[in-house]
Amino acid sequence: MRLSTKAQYAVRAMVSLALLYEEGKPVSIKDIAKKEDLSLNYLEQLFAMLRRNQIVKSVRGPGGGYVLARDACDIRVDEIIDSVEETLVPVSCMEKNGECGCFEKCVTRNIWQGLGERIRNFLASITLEELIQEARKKMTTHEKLSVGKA
Amino acid sequence: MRLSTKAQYAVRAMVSLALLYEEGKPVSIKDIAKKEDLSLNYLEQLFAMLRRNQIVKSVRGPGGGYVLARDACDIRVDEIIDSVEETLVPVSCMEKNGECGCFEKCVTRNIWQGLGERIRNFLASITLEELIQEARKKMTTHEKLSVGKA
DNA sequence: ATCATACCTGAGTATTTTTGTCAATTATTC
DNA sequence: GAATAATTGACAAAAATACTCAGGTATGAT
Ligand code: FES
Ligand code: FES
Repeated sequence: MRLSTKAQYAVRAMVSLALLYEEGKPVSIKDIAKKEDLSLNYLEQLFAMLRRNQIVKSVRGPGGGYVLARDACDIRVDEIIDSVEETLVPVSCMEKNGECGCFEKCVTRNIWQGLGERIRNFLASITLEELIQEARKKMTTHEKLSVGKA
Repeated sequence: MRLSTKAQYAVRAMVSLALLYEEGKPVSIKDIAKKEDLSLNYLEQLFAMLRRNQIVKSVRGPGGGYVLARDACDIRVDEIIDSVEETLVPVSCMEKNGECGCFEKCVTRNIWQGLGERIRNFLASITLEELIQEARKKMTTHEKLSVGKA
């Protein structure tokens, strides 16, 4: 029941993107890679997927980069995770063409179904906007502390 | 976010064990393997772990097998999954000696923490007893249907 | 135009985790 | 003591994950 690092990266990267963004200026993937210390090439893949799923928009050429495709308050965490192809259902039989080994009347499927729904609902209840707010809050507290020290 | 088949097997096997059990007679792992169509050797490993975690008790020798270590209503699903070493926390930093790649103030950890708690709480809210009840219910309906056909 | 920038693509590899097998042993009953 | 069934630890196959690489293409600035 571990979230793939891919999904973790995607969420972190989205927060970074939102934080680095300044009106009108796309954020280059290189900056995000630097900030989050992730492989540039790998991040490119993730953003390609995020783009295909209309989470971000790309701007090519010099000065280009990525921009949120929608308002941050309209981007849910579960959407981000879906985009990078991380499944949120705990067993394969709950997906198209998927099957578990259990034949006959499966006794456990109900549990996994319930579990999957909780996971989905929880992650769908959180928006990128909320993450950004939290990040900003942490940053300012941190800055205050630094100032206090100096 | 998929549950390992190991964990799925463990839960299914526990239900099987409880269903096959008749007063005083331990259930051999071979019977469970047959019923669930799982590898005998692999199941052995799982039951070794379940035994170490006091979920089942073993009886050696001919006529031996496994027995629930406690009342079915006192065995929670999350305990079964814990026993076979499937983690229920979504990111590694939430475990002893575990670390994610994220340094500084991590913005996303709160989400994963919340997610982990939901997963844990949900699986802890279900007991083996409930699964057995459900299984029996399904069996009787199924038998009724068979009788109806004949 | 051409050059630097930065996105875009798909194939390929390396690593880790998961899943499962095997052989040999120990305890118990008949 | 022979058959049964759990017990152990090492090993191997397979799958999923994580990452790299080598090219491309669009765009803006000089
Ligand atoms: S059929 Fe998928 S869990 Fe049983
Ligand atoms: S430190 Fe574990 S998620 Fe950020």
